[in-house]
Amino acid sequence: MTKHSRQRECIKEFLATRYDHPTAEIIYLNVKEKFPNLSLGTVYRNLSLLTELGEIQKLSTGIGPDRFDGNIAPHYHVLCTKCGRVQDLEIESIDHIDTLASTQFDGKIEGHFTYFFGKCRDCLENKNNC
Amino acid sequence: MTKHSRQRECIKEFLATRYDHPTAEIIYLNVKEKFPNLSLGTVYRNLSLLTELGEIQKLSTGIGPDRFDGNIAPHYHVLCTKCGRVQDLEIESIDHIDTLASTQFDGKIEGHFTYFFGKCRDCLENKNNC
DNA sequence: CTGCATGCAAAAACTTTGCACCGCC
DNA sequence: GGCGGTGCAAAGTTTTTGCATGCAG
Repeated sequence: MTKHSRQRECIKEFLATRYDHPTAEIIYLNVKEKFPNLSLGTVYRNLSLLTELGEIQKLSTGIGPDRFDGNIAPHYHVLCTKCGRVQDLEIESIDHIDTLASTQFDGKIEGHFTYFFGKCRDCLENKNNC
Repeated sequence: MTKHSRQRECIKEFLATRYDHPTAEIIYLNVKEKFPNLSLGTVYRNLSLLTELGEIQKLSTGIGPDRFDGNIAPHYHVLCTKCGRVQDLEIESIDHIDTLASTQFDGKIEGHFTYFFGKCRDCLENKNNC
């Protein structure tokens, strides 16, 4: 089906090293260092493919462009409403809310996506480094 | 601060009558019937303002354009992954997840947004009317 | 009158796509 | 060599914005 591609491999590797959920643009700029001819279209195509394959996760926060997460283990995210940063959050499973939703929905609930929002430590302390 | 505007009033009234979470485009087309000179820019500006004022709610699902909800009472939404419909869901409060998140986050959690996804009744039954 | 709101159109922001060529299998 | 992947550029989609004019307070 899908062939091996050095660009795709590199995108995946890059994401594995980042914990700040970069945008397509940022991924493009970074992977371009190894593949100077890389095009943004290729980045989008591969991010889309990898997301479908479940090898990475797409985060649509509704604020700015989509972000991507190389970590597909179950975890949540917190958006800082001041600086826009997206941070990982490890909490115990809240999948019971799907069961709760199922009882009130006439159809089939398959899952949920949840983003917490608030202020990150740096913004609370008025550091401008975020 | 903000002046009264007939267009804004009409947008708000229109949203109050709809339970299908229309997009800016759909709102535009409908309100245009009463204000033939209405422009899409005005719709976007007012939707943005009303959202800031907390008089309506913006839904960013990450699939297609943003949608808007005139109902600001606490409730949740279910996205049908087949037809794209967004339906209301009344469940008991799950705000306890904010407390849970707070214990693991170095910063301040102010809230969350959660979208459930699955298949709506019509899609499960293969009706094409959605 | 003064200034926010509007209409219009252009532009910005983000993402997808067509096509010719390239390189994996 | 056939077919999927890439680079490039154009186009698509959604949203924002500049500016002259209009209307509310």
